[in-house]
Amino acid sequence: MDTIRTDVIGALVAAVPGLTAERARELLTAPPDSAMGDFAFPTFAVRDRFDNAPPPAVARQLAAAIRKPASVARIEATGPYVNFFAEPAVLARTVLESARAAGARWGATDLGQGRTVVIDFSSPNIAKPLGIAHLRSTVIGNAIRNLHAFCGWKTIGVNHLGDWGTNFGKLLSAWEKWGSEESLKERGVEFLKDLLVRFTEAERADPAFRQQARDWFRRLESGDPEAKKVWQHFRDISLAEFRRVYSLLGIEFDSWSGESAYVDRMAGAIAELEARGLCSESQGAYVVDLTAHGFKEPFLLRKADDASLYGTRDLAAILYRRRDLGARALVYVVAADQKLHFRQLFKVAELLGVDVEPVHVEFGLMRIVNAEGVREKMATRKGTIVLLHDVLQAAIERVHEIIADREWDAARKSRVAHQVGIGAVIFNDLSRTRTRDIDFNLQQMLDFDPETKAFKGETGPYLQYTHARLSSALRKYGKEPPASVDFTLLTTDEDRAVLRQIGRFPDIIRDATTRYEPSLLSRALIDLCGEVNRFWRNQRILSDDAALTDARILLVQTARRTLRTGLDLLGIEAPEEM
RNA sequence: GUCCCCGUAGCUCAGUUGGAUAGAGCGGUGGUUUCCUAAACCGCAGGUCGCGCGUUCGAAUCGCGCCGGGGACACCA
Repeated sequence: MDTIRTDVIGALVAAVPGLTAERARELLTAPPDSAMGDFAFPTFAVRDRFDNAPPPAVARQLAAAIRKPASVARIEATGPYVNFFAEPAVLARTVLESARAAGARWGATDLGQGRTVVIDFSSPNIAKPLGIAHLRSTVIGNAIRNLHAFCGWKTIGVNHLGDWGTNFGKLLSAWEKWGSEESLKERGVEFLKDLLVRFTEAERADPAFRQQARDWFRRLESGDPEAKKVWQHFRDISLAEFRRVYSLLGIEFDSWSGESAYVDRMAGAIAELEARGLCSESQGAYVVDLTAHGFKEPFLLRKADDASLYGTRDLAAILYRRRDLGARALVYVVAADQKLHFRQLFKVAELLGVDVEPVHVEFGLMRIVNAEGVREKMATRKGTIVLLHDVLQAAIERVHEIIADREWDAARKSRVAHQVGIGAVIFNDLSRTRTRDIDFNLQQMLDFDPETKAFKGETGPYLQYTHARLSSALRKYGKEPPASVDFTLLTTDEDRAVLRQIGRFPDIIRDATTRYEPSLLSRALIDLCGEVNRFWRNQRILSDDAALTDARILLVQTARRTLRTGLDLLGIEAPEEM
């Protein structure tokens, strides 16, 4: 694809006075429809070189004047654009040969050059169940981690657990009053959540509770063995439950260092701030004043009661990740409602002169439509929480219904149900633009047609199904496709459309990575599959014509590998049969 | 009150960072399987791009002002 693009740019530079190759590369786009060509050059951008003639006239003039490179079949003026049609056989050869040469790394660009990036994602709070709201950070973060690793970054995926803070004072205090080892064993995190909710309610009625919670948190912060022991127990129980869900999702972390890991580093971070004269007292709290930097509110380091705050732990974590882990970039995959916090945090890090590039990859809130039909943010204490585990199980169950009458053994059914059900849930999230809010709707998430018993439309299963189809054709072909085929046989509209989608892949990967936007990849895969399925429908792959079969099977193999790589990066399994 | 995000077909969403006739999926409706997986493919119907003004050769996209939804605004994370 790139070699043809370079040819087109060369021809344009020769024909347009004063046009540089760089500028031409910027301007050259793709037409909205492959029937209109493979490259499009907009003439309004160079109108001034042609006496400000109307763009369509410039397009016609240029189309006639440009010397056609060998890799270009046709040049056409369409409205204000000059459209270039790649020589189909050259298109086929360039795309398929570069994909083959790249192998499993097809689509990758070395953006990271071995640098380290810490990606902070999922990060649930201990003693609260994993809700559906945690899905977003978890799957978006995982995809971003995969994309960065694919593009040459050394990635460290951190689950920055919320395992410290004032809430633990409440929890320890509640445990002291109403704790029951038996209930804990039986109901796990759910019981801890109930304790917390009960305590929060009691606290509203009786302010004495507040002081007790403070005392417990102080004990915990000062290393009291009893407090620490109970805390550790709660943490272990929470983690065991979290791991079950992560394992369903197929997601792993390189580190589970949560907030508690930075407790001992807070003093050092504060000392550095003090050394630069950045700290002050305000309303009894210890803060960094940021009014000189456009913030109304200060960044809080310690509460008036001397207890630590999460911002300070976050700051200590930045120092650790930069200095001890060698991170050059820090990515925080956290909902948009914490935007202000991260702006402040990054500013404070900057004031400390930390040489690192921090990014808050924000995403829209998962809202729930409550009983009165009003959308609102989900909250554990309002009881408006939908358990992530339940949603995943529901998805798996749904697929079980679909494949019930397949003649497969139970293990296979269960494997496919898992792959497809989880894939549906993950893709549902990753196919949307990050920043949009989502109204949680299980019905819609698992939308399927009860008549035909099938998922429909732009879904994870659609991608997986396409992958299974391609896999099936390759299985039937039964051998490794030849390295070289007759590329002049791959010139139908369907061939070209599939080749075009495959050819876009490296650009897509690069954009999705640098913009932290997995949905770009999701949608590109939808486009790829659309073309693949049209191709599948309209032409026969395996036929008596050996040369044609070889050529098409190479296209099929390349399409499948591209799709497979894309699904891997999104964290979605690619079944060979379904 | 201040600031941030969002508003595109009945529903859910794209729209390549200002360009071609605003596109998909679902739902509706009609069709496609002697053949590699029909969880697929094709046709039809469906639009005041929230409203107004402005910038521009050109605006869904940029600016300003309204309207509507969501969120943030120091001792929670």
